[in-house]
Amino acid sequence: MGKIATFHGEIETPAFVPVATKGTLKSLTPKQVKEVGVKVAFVNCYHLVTHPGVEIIEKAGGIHGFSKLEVPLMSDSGGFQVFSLATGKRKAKVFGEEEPLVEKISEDGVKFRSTYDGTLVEFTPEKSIEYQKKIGADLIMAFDECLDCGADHVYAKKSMERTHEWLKRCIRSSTIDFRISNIKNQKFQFLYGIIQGGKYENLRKESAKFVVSQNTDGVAIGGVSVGETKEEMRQQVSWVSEYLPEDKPVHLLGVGHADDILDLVGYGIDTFDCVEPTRLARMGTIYQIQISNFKFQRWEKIDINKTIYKDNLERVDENCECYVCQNFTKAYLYHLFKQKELLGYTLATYHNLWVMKRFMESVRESIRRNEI
RNA sequence: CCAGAGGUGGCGGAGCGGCCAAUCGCACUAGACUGUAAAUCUAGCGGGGUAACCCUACGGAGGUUCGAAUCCUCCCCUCUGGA
Repeated sequence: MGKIATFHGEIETPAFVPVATKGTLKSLTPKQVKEVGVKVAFVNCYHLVTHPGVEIIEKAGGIHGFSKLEVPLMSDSGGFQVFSLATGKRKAKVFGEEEPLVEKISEDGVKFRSTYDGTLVEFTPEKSIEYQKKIGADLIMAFDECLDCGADHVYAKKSMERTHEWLKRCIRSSTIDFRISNIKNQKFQFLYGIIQGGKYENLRKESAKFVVSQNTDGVAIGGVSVGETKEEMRQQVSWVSEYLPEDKPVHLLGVGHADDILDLVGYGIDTFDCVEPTRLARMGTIYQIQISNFKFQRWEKIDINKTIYKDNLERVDENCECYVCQNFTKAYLYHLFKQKELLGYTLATYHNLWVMKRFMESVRESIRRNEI
């Protein structure tokens, strides 16, 4: 149990961090985001740099003011895109031609192609920090290389060492002239270092020791949820568990299935970001959760697109008290999804996030009761 | 009654002698999704068999042809215009 205090509010941990990549929690208004109990969200530096650009965000008073997402925000450094844009299964078309979206990874940094117009964008640790400073999220990530799970030991080691060097540079540039609020003259941005090391135990441990020694404000574990199995992922977290700091927040990047969270809080993870509840919601996957007396019982998902829900006038989730479940039926949601009505995405997202909120409450309660 | 257009798989709509069990779209079915190039993607979609393949199919009945959804004849039906 813990609390992360930020300039924009407090986060009770363990916490789930929904993903608002481009400065919007897709399909929800900021008002709904607050209403559904989101206490922290995740935005992405790479995407915000390519569109709309960090200058306009800075002019607008940072991402909080620009987007009106007035909850504590974490920003990703762009490191994940080194992985996702380079190895993504989808083919990119730039000027009608297929071109790699990651041009070059070197000691200095990474060159990306904008996914919109093909412009070359360069990320270095210094630039990532500069961008994230302008974006102005409360909690920011060091620039890392998110290793593909298929990487061999030689590359994994090289990549890890590069990530460590980059972390030192991130710390250096982050302490020069920022992390000081020009409003209240107090530190308001906090930096997380990222543990890498791939699927190799010795590297993971080496990386954990290094990152924890670096006096960052928080520690994150990266290079997971990149295609490895659940078991591998959990193993990788377990390897570094003993090195994780108790007095600093620990974030696990990209992980967030309920069963993962339930298992991994025991390893000392405080916050989890994951696209799952919001992305699946837009695909029509509706969480069904049973919690009694704050104890988590059962977790299921239904696909509201299935014809069996066409005439189903039961509430969306029998065990839920959220706005959606108090007012709407499965048949109505089925109808909205079949017709691709925008409200369907909103209601599904709202409900799934509400479920996540209840789920995390139950996790915290279980810890309080010493059941985890 | 006359003139013209047309009848193809659940629907819309291609094909207009062989490579057609029939492009494509929709619908349907199944699957995927973990630091979001994702309100997306993949696969299946007449019946049967693991498969080569077999059967039934392009309004109906005949016919021409080695071979027809495609050409011919008759019939049935629909739409548009005219009386």
